[in-house]
Amino acid sequence: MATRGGPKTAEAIRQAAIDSFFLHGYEATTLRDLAGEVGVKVGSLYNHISSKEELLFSIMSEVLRDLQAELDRALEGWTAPSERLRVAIECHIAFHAHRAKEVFIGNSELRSLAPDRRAVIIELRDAYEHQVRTIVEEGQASGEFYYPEPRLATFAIVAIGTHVSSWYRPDGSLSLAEVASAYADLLLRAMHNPEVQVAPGDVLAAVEADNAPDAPEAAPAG
Amino acid sequence: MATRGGPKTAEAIRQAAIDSFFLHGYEATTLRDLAGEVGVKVGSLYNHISSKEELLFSIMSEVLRDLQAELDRALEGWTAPSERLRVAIECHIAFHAHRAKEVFIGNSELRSLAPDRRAVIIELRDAYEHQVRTIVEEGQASGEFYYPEPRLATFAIVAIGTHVSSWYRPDGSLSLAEVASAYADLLLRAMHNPEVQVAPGDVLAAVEADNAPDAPEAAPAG
DNA sequence: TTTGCGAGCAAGCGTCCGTTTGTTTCCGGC
DNA sequence: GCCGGAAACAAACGGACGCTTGCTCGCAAA
Repeated sequence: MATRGGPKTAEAIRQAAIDSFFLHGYEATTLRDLAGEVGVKVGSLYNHISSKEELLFSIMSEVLRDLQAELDRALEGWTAPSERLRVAIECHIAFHAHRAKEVFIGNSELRSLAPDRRAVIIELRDAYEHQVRTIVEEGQASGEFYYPEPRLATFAIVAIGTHVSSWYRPDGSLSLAEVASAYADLLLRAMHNPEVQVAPGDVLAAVEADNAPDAPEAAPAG
Repeated sequence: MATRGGPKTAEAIRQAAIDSFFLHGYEATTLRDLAGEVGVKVGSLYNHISSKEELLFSIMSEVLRDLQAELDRALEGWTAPSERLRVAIECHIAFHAHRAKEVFIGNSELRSLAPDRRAVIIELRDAYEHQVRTIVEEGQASGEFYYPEPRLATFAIVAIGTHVSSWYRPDGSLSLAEVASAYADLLLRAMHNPEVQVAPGDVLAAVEADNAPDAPEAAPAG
């Protein structure tokens, strides 16, 4: 049967799009796939979306707004940089694990957006990263954190969150709380340890000599 | 003019493919694009490649083999876990920055490969990660490293390398050697610091309650 | 001088793409 | 009972897409 889906159809399209963009990528996902998943013919999709790209854009912008809101809420009431950083890291990792598909789409499909829409997403992302970085810098300013590169530390948090979203499974050997806590431990240990390691030698020179010297020109991620 | 390209055509195709797969993605790259970039008509590509997917596969497998070879070479002569881990981290980051385009392709286009070819790539990747993890575990066994989660630490290295390849530019404020060294510092500080941080509260519970409870099912990266 | 072949070309194959159009169907409010 | 609109449908648009075919050209070995 499957006659009128009512107002649920729009949400079903959205969910099917998240699943399929995640699994096969935006370019490889056809509207016919989506329609089939929802149980509708392809033309009917246009009763609920205005274009394929707009559908992608709405998914990407929503997840970033949710991430920002989640961080704001989690940080409420915490004042010490160590505490605030731990809260931010755990929140970041938990969100990325929970919303893995959308997060993955957001990180990999920026290039499929037209420049104006891409700019909107990048702005949202930069605002979030700036907020995390501010926490790190406050810890540095207060003398709590010894690690001297707040920008790199922030990037490390972002990188780990993205990576967790690609491998974490609820039925794995570690719970999400354990993963988030362990990574917060790792990063806070790094921030708090005043010791400086000594580089052993010329590793980099050797690697540099070996690889193609053509400089990276542009990131697909903007 | 542009008559016979000789044996240089094959290499030009490969380079054009790397650039275009990186910039627009495998699915969004057409053989007509590639041919145009090389200065040849589309049919002529098939004098040098057997299929579009085979071209992608050869790019992905080569970069992984090169990464493995680079790590093996860099580790020669180092024995202490701290030194070996630093060497591995710096090598990993430097390689990822130098071969950013291919690395990005390798991380994002696994899903575009047929299952048998994908399995080959995954095997190469797992072997590499296993080798890094072994270094971490040796440091733990010898009592040099205090951080209790070697698997997570290894993932952190991989995550940071991948992320560096997405933002590093030779004309940035930090040189590649500085970035690699700073990240090695960060990770070794974390490994060496015996302090354990105390979690401040129920951050995770709050985040969990908020987000969609649908469990991740499958990664596009296998 | 002849000949074999690598490497180019134009043309077209069948298929699928995102999107549009015109029409039908069903349901809630009158 | 009827009517307006939301939402489904079938069909088709023009234009890619990856890949194949049949052919030509020009260099190099014979």
